Amino acid sequence: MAQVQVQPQAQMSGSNGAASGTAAAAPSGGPAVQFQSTSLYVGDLEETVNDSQLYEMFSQLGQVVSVRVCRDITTRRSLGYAYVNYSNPIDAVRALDVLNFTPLNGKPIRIMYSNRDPSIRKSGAANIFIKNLDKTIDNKALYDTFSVFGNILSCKIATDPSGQSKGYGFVQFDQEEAAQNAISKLNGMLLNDKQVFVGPFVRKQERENAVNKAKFNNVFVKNLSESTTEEDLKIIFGEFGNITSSVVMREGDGKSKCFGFVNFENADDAAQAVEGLNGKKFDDKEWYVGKAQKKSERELELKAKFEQNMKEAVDKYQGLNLYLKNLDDSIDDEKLKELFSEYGMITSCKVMKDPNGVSRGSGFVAFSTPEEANRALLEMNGKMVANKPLFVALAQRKEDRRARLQARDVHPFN
DNA sequence: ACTGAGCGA
Repeated sequence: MAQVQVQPQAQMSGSNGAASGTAAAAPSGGPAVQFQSTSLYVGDLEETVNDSQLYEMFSQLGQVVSVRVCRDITTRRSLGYAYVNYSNPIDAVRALDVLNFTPLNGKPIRIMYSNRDPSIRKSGAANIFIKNLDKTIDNKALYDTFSVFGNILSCKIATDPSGQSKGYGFVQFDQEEAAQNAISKLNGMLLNDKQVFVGPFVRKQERENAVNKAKFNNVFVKNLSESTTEEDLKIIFGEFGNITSSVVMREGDGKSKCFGFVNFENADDAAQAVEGLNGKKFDDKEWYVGKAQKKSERELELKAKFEQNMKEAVDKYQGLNLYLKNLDDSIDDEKLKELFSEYGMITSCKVMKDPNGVSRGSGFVAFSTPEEANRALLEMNGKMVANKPLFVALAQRKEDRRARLQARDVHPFN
């Protein structure tokens, strides 16, 4: 078993945390289906996994009655899940226990009992979120650590495309009580010497709503028509309560920037105004109305969004994106595209520039397949372009690059 | 830094 070393973060009275929680593991009134079903749902399948591969694997644990990878009715493409039916429920339990998270074609499968009623899955009840997990903790270790508290319907560590743990994961139990127990026993504990957070799963949207529940008096409004004035704002927002000030932001010549602020005496009125006016149309313009952010808050949010976008872009282009340097200043996006297009289909292409628009001598070219990218790398690296030898390498993730530079004790030149 | 998707014959 891939048990994880569990330690209490602080001394707990006569308890060693998880190990004492075994009483919770008793299936007190759990659904009977868990214990006699012969039908397994096998999900997270790699695209090309087929029936015979699954049969070979699952029949080692008992007599398999049927195996079926579900496919799109017209394209026949795998839907990424399958059903495996055993003749004996005991074999099904063993298969789930032994084969869960076994990689097939490089991707760990995730096994659950088949249940055609989606209500439990959809409800998201008894679903918990775990973060700050040590990267060496894998699906099995997570499963074994949490199964002490009850029946797990599904469990998974979030990973990047290469399979590396992102340090957080999910466990869904069949009973609310088990989830509560797991949270109270394991939140703040050390798993492999890292203090983990264990809490109820909360959808991103709902987390953001919670943040926005903070009281505020100042309201931001944008997408105003150019003719909308402070007076108009006073009248429209005044319906929701007393206003201490309203302003439409303007250029030096008095032209509206089409956004403004309205300050309420009363925070509840401000919230009502957001609720009542956001998305409403005035002069054919759909207003955005929301809590006004301080400049620092707004900058933080924009920065976070920017970094998130960068990260997603890098992930998407992993193995497809080439990093270039020692580019001559005369080479712009267009010329770069011409230079590389003979090696394949270019999906994006960019010369990095300083704020004055002058080339920084570096850039990126992304291809539609890793093969194209590789060939372009081999052929173009060191090639003389505008009298300068071009440097070409696979673009690296930011954090990988930092780690590599640190390892060699080299410092970035920029 | 970081909060999911998933059920047929």
